[in-house]
Amino acid sequence: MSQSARHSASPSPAVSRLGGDALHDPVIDWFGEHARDLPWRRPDAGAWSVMVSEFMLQQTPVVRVLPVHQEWLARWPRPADLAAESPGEAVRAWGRLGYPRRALRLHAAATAIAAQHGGEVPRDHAQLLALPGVGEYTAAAVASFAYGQRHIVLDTNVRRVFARAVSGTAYPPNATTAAERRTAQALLPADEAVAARWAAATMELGALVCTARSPECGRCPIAAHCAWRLAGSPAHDGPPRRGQSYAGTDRQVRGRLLAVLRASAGPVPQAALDAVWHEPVQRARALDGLVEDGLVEPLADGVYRLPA
DNA sequence: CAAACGTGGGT
DNA sequence: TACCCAAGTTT
Repeated sequence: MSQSARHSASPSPAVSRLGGDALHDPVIDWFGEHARDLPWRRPDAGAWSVMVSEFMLQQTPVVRVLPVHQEWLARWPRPADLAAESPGEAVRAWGRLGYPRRALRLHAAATAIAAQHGGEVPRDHAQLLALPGVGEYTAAAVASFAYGQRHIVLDTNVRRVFARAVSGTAYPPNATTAAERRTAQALLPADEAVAARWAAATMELGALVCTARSPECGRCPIAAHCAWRLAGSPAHDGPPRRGQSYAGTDRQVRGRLLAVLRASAGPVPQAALDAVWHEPVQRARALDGLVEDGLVEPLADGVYRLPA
């Protein structure tokens, strides 16, 4: 029987026509041949390695994560090791991965794991979700990749694969919808181990073949079933895909300020921070924001440092 | 729910 | 040169 019958009252027409069974084997077989050998996927990689990678990979490409992930695991092999450090050291070691609040949240998550979970990354999806910086995607990813559980894992790659293969659109909606969750649930293999493999395989397919810019359909194991291809690969029609501005924004100023703090072993005088941006109002607002977020700690006399 | 939140490489 | 995009989460 189809998995959809058990978990979805009425699968969408597209899912019924496609049927998960037609897709599982080709995608999983393709994964077996083409999966990248990533550190957090190796047999000896523990849940902590997976969790660190998931935090780092939130909006940051794999190639830039690789060296930093290796450093972190060597330096802090268990959650308690990171928890024993100051949050500022986590922010410093985060380097230029971007979105440094992730470093703070990962440190906070490690602290919670050490204090409330006996130092072990929790297996339970709800407990994972309760950790700082862990949202719907990351909770499912850790439960699935680290512990082999059966969860829908909806990242941008999987959403794009399903948008094309199932819905026949060039791109998924801007935000994850209930319809996407239904589709993913209907396609999720019944067997736990197969489901976990499927999650990793669909993600890898999106990352390597069914890419955003120029998909290589000639290498796609399910091209023959793809609704988007069958419809003639129509261009994206909906509202413009949301872009991110950066130049001149507070984000850019925050980035410069934090770069100075990261580069300094000790506290930094106001003057060194003032040098990174000409406009005093925006500069002050950005610094206040960093303090507000806990990324920067003000000391007396206009001196600042990463949080101790 | 839209907007904020870094950084860098590809086209 | 601009703009797009990258294993999202939080408010």
